[in-house]
Amino acid sequence: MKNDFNQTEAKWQNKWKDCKAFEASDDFTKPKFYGLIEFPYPSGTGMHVGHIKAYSGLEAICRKRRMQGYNVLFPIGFDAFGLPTENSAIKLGIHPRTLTNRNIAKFTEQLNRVGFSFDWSRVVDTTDPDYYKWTQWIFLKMFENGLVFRDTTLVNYCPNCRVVLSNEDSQGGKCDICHSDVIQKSKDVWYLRITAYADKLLQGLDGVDYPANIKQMQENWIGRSAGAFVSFKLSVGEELCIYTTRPDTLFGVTFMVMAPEHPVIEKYAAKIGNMDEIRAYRENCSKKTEFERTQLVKEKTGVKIEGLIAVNPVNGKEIPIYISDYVMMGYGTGAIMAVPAHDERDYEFARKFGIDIIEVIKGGDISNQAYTGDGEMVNSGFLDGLTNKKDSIKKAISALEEKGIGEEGVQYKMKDWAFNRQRYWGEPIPIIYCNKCGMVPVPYDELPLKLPPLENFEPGTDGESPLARIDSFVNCKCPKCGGDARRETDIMPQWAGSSWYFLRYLDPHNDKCFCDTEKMKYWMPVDWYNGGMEHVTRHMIYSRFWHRFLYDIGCVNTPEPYSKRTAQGMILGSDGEKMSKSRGNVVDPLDVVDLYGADVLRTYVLFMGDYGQSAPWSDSSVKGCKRFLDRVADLTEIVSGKGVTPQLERSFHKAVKKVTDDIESMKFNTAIACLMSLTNEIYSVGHLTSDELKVFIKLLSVRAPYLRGNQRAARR
RNA sequence: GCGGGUAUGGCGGAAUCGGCAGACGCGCCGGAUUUAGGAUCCGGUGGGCAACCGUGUGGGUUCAAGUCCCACUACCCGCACCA
Repeated sequence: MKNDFNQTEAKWQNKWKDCKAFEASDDFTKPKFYGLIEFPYPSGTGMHVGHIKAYSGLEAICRKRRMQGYNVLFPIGFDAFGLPTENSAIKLGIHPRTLTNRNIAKFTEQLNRVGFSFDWSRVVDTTDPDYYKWTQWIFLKMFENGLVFRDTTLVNYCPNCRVVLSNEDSQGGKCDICHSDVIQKSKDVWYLRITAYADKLLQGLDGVDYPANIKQMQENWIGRSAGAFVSFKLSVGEELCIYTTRPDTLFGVTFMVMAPEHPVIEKYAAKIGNMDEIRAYRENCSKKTEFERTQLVKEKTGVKIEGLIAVNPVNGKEIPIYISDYVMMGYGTGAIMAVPAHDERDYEFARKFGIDIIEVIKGGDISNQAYTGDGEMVNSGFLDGLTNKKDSIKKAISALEEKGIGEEGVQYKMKDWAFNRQRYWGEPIPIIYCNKCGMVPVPYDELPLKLPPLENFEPGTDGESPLARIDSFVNCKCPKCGGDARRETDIMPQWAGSSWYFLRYLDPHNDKCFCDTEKMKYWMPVDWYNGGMEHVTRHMIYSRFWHRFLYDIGCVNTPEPYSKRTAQGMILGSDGEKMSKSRGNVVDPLDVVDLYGADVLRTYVLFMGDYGQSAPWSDSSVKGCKRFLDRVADLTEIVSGKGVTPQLERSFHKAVKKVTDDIESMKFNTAIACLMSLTNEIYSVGHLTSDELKVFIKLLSVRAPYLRGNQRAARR
């Protein structure tokens, strides 16, 4: 009986399929449970053990909810657009469509073999025109609502992949896809105005059940700071606006700093005495990689702008202006007021360039270092004597607003979402350029704007999408005036399709709208979303943004998409290192299925340690789980009419409670340990009734579903 | 630098409220079975001959601390010249 698991598995897979065991019904009278896992990217290498762990956790919860009588939706789909597929299609010399279909087929087969109880009647594929029609539709809705704009700015650019990357896609200065160094390049870019939703995304965190660290990471990523904008008059007549979180230290300002790329500099080039030096410095900065700028360069550098002087608006003092790369063009206004006495960076800069340091907050020793703590205000006119930071900031802001030289303001670290990619395998951006009418959206009834067939889809060397080479795609008529026009040829980024997929699952075949309202009213929000930590500041932020936008325009009924989020820990290689091909420590989950069966694989990934922590793979521990499941299968041999001892009965009751509770808190490891102990105890007693065996199998079945089927078969 | 986390046998990890530290599994040791190996089953397994000592380090609170408080160390993750 022990080695026929492959047959048993196939048999139950067919049985589950035939009786549609896992299809959710749209019976709105039942209590619902919407369990969501991050749909996979169907790569050519197939499933990773990490997928198994991620899905097995929520799978156990969904199976439990079904037993509890819920109408459970546990869907699956494929997030299939993107560079990895496109790059490997180029390498293999086949079309990304062909490759995607092949990969999806492979994943589907693998997922079925592992026995996940997904509702296969609702599969979505982000590359299906019937799906991306609605991705484009949402984009156009955003366009309509002023959340899409074009701008020429410095952007993250990957020279290797030849694409513009968003901030989220270039964390740590590395390309998220190929990990090469990202450079800064001035480009014309499509943006989604996600910063307009920064406050809503922050506030939304109050009402959802996410672990504290995930909330914190999102808060840090959004990076809200409160302060003030203040205008400084320049000697050339113009006003220079800066952002500061400490307007109360205005009397301590002894110089100003602008980012090297600040437009004011070129504007007054004629009046600046040392433009050559300034341009040379700027040139130098743009060559530095992110790594050099943030890690290596401890020492401050900069150039004084000769012939440009600012006036401190509160005391009329004339102060010099410098450019330095410690001020970023992309944050605040690209210029700062420097208060060396109370800011470490300004202090360092002032020391190096011999600039005055004026104390305005008592409590430190500014001859030694900047003092950033609290204290009594001094040398500060109307602020003198205040001792509380909050009070002094408040008073400073009201004074600035009264005099009309500044106002309260808020800044975010989060930047707008750079949304176009110069490649092929993605959703075409549905915009048309007309000489007369400007940017015109593709009419809704012409969606989906299909990706045209293409022989050679290699990226262009000129920073243009391969789509730009297809005249029949590019040339079109303006929907407004009917004149000759050109299509946008860039595509959307990888994250577009996944920003709303959980809605499409509710109504995957609807061709009238992206999802029926009544269905959303019943199913949303997602009750439990499990996934990886790597998506916390990418997919999670993006999809919350899209969903909140859809809420604001009345298209969905909940402001937040996910009411509860959990994250599984990584599975490391048996050497304790991250699994990677180059280290040769990758475990193929299907090898485990072949060798021991799917139940063993699923039991092991949940037993190997704390679900939320990373843990190394161990082949011999897998065998331990195999032994355990074999021993459970053999329990049938000791079933008799004789009841168990009172003590064992108590253990059964305890196990029911423990397993029930532990699944809820994702402590699968202790739930399984408890069942192992119970197994040992049953064997030492030596017999049990078939009713008791049923209880045992039920407790186990959320993790090892085939076994349950096997036991049922054994009884027939 | 800022934010978050972790630290318990040879290994992964238990310990729900401050109450017998090390559940469960792996590994290892011994035994049974076997021509042998593998597989399986049974028993043992924190350290120390012992008194005793043991949850990263140093203090503290308590009848009682892995758990609470203070100070530190190491490692991991995220952000990072964010004004």
